[in-house]
Amino acid sequence: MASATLQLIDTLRQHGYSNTRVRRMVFELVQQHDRLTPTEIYTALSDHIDRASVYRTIDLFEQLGIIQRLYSGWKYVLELSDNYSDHHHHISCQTCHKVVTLTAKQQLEDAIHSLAQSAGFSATGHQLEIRGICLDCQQGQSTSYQT
Amino acid sequence: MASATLQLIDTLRQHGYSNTRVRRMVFELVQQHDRLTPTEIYTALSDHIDRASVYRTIDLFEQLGIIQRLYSGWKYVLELSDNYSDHHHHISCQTCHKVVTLTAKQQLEDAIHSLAQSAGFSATGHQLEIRGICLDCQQGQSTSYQT
DNA sequence: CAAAAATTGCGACAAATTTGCATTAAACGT
DNA sequence: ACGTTTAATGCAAATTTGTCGCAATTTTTG
Repeated sequence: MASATLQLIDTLRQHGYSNTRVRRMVFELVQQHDRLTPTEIYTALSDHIDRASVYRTIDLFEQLGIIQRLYSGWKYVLELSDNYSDHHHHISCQTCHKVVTLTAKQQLEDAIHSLAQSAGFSATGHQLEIRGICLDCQQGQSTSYQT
Repeated sequence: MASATLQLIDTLRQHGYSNTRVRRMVFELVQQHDRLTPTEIYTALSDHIDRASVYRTIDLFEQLGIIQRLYSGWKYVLELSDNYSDHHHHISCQTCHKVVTLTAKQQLEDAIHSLAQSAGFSATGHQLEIRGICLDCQQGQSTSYQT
């Protein structure tokens, strides 16, 4: 079994939750296809999992810090939180809706942590979503919208 | 009339949209009470405005860059974009859901712009949402959840 | 102020999310 | 491994949220 799944099972146990087929399936789907909506998760797994279970699982995963919700570009999506995937940020093009994943620079990460500290918080995570215009669209070469 | 409202009217006209009662009411509500959900906006204005108009207005305002959507802490909310309010970020407590508004430091802002540039984007805006644990909760003094 | 254009309200609809409860699966102790 | 206990799931219904077409109203334009 993949190590991330073992980590999931461990987190579930630590908080007193069962290691179930539904939870493993949702987790592995989100792991393979980042930036999914609840409906997309349900559609992908509807042969095996009920709609209500998808929502209950998402809620639990968010509570446990396994996934995080974010409004990225133009829609709400889910992705694995930093504990389960490499920390990153997104920039999306206002014009063509293209989304690019960015690796954060240490300087930026440090600045964020120090900002949190100045408010008395111990930071556990963050999301940064940048909006802008991509090179293609700056040059008027955009042809299609990403869906 | 307040200057922000004049700015709204100007933006609407520049893009060929009418200056209507509905748009002014939604704008002024969002201005006064930041971090509202669409339903909260509708509830506050339901005596005067139809549900469909609320959604249509939100969509238009987002298109025009007047408001932005974000997932802050534990729910999706709307707030005025930077052109209509002071640029800021949020940090929310994982435990008690308290939200604190943070004034960004220039160093951080610069780092974000340079990150965008490295991907070939010209950045037009960004959202930073930090999660953490507030001082009260670190000391085990939290008593209630913010709603 | 009248005509044209855009916006809104309304009602019906569609999609998304939540809930209670019977059934099934997982965890636990032996 | 097996039966018991506890937790999770499926199912069906209800609720909530968001969308659409069109007639009525408001705003803009000349």
